[in-house]
Amino acid sequence: MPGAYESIEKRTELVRAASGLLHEQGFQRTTLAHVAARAEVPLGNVYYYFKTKDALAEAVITAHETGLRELFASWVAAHREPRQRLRCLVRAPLDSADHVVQFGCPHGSLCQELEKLGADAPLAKAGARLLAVYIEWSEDQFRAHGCGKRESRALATDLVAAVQGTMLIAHTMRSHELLTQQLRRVERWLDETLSSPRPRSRS
Amino acid sequence: MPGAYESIEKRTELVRAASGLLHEQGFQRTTLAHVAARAEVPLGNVYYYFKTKDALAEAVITAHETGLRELFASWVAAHREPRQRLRCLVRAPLDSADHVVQFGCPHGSLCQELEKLGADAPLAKAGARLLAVYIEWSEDQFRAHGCGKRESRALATDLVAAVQGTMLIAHTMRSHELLTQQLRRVERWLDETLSSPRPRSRS
DNA sequence: GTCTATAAATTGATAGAC
DNA sequence: GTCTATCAATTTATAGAC
Repeated sequence: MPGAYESIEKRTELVRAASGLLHEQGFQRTTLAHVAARAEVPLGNVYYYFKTKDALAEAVITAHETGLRELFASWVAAHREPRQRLRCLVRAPLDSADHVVQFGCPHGSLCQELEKLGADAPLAKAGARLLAVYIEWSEDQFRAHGCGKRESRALATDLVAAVQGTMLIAHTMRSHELLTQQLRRVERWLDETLSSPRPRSRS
Repeated sequence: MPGAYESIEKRTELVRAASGLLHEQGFQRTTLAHVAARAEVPLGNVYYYFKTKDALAEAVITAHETGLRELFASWVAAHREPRQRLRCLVRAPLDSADHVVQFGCPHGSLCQELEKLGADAPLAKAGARLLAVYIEWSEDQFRAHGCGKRESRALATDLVAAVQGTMLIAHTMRSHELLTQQLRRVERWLDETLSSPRPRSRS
């Protein structure tokens, strides 16, 4: 019975290998030969599971998307207060601080690179979904906290922009300290924002 | 006398062409053939001016660096108040809003891509200098405003992270409106931050 | 200094045996 | 389903005529 199961395991292993390499080296620099080697699968076999390199990258993004949604759902399950949930988002990069400092945000950097393929490229659209997941979930939490619809959207964008920008800078400077300290500042901003009595956009 | 001048003009033209293509397509996807075509220079001639593709990219980054410093200097010359100067930084993306929405930040996206070459790659280090120029200049302005040394560094990082994150999201979403509105919010944050009576880090 | 032709290496993708 | 061998295209870089 190994046969039937090995195929889905190999597929999964290919996606895992590709996911890591896309984070470490980016899409363009990652070759299918390298992915195959890391997954311990012969090069030619890759094409049995994925018709093209793009298809493999899309599978990686889909896996990221699923993983993100599960992670977000776990925060919702763990905390009743939206403020606590959003804090999880801000602190999340610290859980993989080493990777973030060394390679940047696995979603943000991938998204930025894939956008260079052109606005109408399927992969670019797939990458954009990753950022959308971040923003939409954050928006939901601000709504749940009691913020207005437009304000929630704007706050969510503020938050994701701050976290993404922080990861970009901390990665570029290769600084754990910068990542930690700046994320703490984002968290403070978040606390102050959610504490102020129902911000009415027109202050 | 054309001879002597044409050579430096061609060099400049190659850098200009490469600069545009690096912004539009990224480093990896930009071929020297494409650069040569846009600069209206035969492919083989590129190597007379630049030993390698990397050398051309470094010239582009150096040009960006020079341009940034000149731009920042012009803001210093135009405004006596650091607050006004920093406002220029926040509003700058609006001057080329179309390009930013379509291709992202020419410095941030390049920096992010080049980091994938590895921490010790010369091009990665060159790209990192671009972000450093932003942060250091901003830091100087916060200092001039009267903020403490550590606080200025942190505020500068906050600011650049917010602007970079905003450009990433606005580009990904291809939204002029998002770019405009979120930058306005960053500006409001900047105003509030600089208005509060000398933030003492320990609030 | 300028340009054409081409070498050399890489890499996405396929053919076809097993 | 699995794997080897290889094609075909791309692209950096060079050789060498002018």
